[in-house]
Amino acid sequence: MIRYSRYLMPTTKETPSDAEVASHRLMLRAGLIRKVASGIYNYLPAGLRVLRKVEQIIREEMDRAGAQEVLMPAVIPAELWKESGRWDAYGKELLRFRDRADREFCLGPTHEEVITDLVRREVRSYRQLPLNLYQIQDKFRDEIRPRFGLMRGREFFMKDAYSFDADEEGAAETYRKMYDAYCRIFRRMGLSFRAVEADTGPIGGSSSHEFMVIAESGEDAIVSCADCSYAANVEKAECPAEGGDEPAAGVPGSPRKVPTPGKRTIEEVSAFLGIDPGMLIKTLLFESDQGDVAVVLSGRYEVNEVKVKNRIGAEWVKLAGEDRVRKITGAPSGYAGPVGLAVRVLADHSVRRIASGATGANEKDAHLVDVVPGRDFRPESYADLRLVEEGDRCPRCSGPLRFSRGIEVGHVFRLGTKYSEALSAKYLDAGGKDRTIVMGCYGIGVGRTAAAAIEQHHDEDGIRWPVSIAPFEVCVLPVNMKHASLAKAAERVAQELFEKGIDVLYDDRDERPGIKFKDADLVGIPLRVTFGEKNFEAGFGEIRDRGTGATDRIELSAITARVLEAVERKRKECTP
RNA sequence: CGGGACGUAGCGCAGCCUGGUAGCGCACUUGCCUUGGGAGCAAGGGGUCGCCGGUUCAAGUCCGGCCGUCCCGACCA
Repeated sequence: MIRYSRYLMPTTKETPSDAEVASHRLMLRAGLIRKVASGIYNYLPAGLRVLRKVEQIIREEMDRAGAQEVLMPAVIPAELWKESGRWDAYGKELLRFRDRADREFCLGPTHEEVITDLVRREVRSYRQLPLNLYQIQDKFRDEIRPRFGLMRGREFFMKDAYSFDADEEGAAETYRKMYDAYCRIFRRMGLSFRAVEADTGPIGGSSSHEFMVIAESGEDAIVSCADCSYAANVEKAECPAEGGDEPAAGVPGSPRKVPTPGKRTIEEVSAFLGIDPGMLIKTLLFESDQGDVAVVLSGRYEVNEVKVKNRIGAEWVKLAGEDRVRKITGAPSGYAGPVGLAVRVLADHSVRRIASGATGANEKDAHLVDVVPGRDFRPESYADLRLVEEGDRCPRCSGPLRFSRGIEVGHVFRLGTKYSEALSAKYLDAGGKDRTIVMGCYGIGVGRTAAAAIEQHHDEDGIRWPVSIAPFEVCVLPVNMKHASLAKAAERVAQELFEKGIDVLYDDRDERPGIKFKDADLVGIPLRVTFGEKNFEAGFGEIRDRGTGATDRIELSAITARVLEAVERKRKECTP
């Protein structure tokens, strides 16, 4: 049984100045974590208890889904990453270093290479498949911008699972199992979440879903359909290919150049020319590892860089800087247009609706009007390249789309053969033929999930943990330690609860009641058993619910039993 | 990396503009008092003012460089 007087859980009344969001602030104030460096934290005893509970739930559900736990190293030799091609592709986020013999290593930000290497050495036959391995392990990613405490750390705990199947059908089945396991995991933690279609990013693969905990402070924007089950990250959300036919090439006439001195933005140009922004053909220039490209879309939409990147099959794209724009168009930015441009031109579907529009003239202080797509310029393709926006319809059922924000706590990927191909992980099928293993991978951010739970469950007094991941289920709180018989009775109840398997914190500190109450609320312990003097003399104690504030006055002889019932009830609420 | 801000006791801050004795609240230690929502009184301890350099008789304060931290953008569990 843990006694608060000897326990390192240093709560603070004041908010540390560098904490902005609720979860970060409350984790610091409740004495769960302390910062060591940007994005790098100490986990104090109570904080670690939370992480362990999150891990345990994950473990149970992974095991239930047939996965097996392993543990891989944090330090990984460069050769494996060179073999997969990611030593060069992953970028600066990969922390690299050399050992005493000058051999190159990295700290693993993810473990596709290591696991695939393991499996290719051990798996020979289709009889050994499917195989699903997971670990809960320390990851390091040298993030550009660590943020919000555990929400985006550089060193963090992640559960990462990797599945190996004989074929696509098997992989799809495994993917479904993992998806279901994730739903159970987040339900058990009392989280309100949504699985959304997502971009696969540097992990790669054919498709993926992100598990988003719905929260205002979330870093991601997501859309979901009010009428069907469609939901997606905005960077992935599809925009239907509206607006008819390939524009006709046979329209007579030609564009007219008009002076537009100092007018560069869509708003300025459309106001100046007196035309609807939707009739402007916005032209954006991108640099990428695949060369420069121009993207044209209706002036009323925003470009989606992820779609551009995927469309041209690039590792990276970025909006061209001023110098680059001048080099490509011969004009300062704000006057770019597709007519006569020497780079690849990709068009968004929205351009199809523009029978005749306006665009930059690739010349300072000038634009072109009466520009007809298909006649005056010919994009190499029409595709979905824009960002979804308010008012767009669901790409599946045309229902209304809703926007919300989310915290990405999990991400599941169908990898296909990306890594098994690169590292040649093969097996022999029943016919004795060599075949490539089909993979999937599945991540959960452990600390991030705990932080997300706080974002969803807190109030002005502190955290309101779901019982399944609370550092303690019950706090036994004698109001006055100098009252010997009261303290003794409280301790006995705490001890009984402990022996019944309850995670109990016995607040034996010689502090005034106000301090103890505030701390119990701040740390967010779901149930509090209070021993006050007047009640005690009359033969009573109290059980208070942190979530609802409901307080029950209970006879001392019945307290332990009643607390056990209350904990049992709360645990049940966390069972899917 | 670009833009913005900050760095003074464990935490939260003032002092800097206008250079001259380093301060407040909380926390901490001791004693008294108090015990149902961060009490009160009294006495204490604790700071190379992020680091380096410059200006000056004198730098927390002015100037330069560096480091660190946070916030906004591109990345991701």
